[in-house]
Amino acid sequence: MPAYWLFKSEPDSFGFDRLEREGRTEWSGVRNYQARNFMKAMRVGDLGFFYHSSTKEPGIVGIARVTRDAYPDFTARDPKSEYFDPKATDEKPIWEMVDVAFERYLPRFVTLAELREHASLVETMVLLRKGSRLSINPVTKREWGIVLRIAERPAA
DNA sequence: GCCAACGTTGGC
DNA sequence: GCCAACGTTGGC
Repeated sequence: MPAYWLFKSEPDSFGFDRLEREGRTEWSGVRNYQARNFMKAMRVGDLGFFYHSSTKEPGIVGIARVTRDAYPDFTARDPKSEYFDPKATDEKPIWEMVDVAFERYLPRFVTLAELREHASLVETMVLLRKGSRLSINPVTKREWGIVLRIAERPAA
């Protein structure tokens, strides 16, 4: 039984089109404990919405699939990386990452504003919580289905 | 560019 | 352990 997630990414640094081109990527650079813990809970086969943030029209563009369980994020041990963390060691890597693969585009882009129009999502979806800044969010099966149904309808 | 919300740091 | 200061995220 796969679990559902949401991955935030800035399209200017790593957009969904790039994941499609490259097929798969390492989700490194997460430096938030809550987000890290969500990645530790991920299992191969889990699915996640791919969300574009910090852009003109934020929203969900597609679906990615987890292809590798969490393992130490080596960028934390690389002094040349912008994600270098001097506190990370081989024994205690602190930060972890998963691998994700391109799964498919949604039938159409679903904007953040449109998600907010659905009371049933606003009530529960972590992404829509006031002040939510988590780069990795859990998504319930119910929320997953609602978003898919929205994406299958023509834009309002 | 503004700013609210949040997480982290560090002095005490 | 408290909490003010600071840095970051991310929508608008």
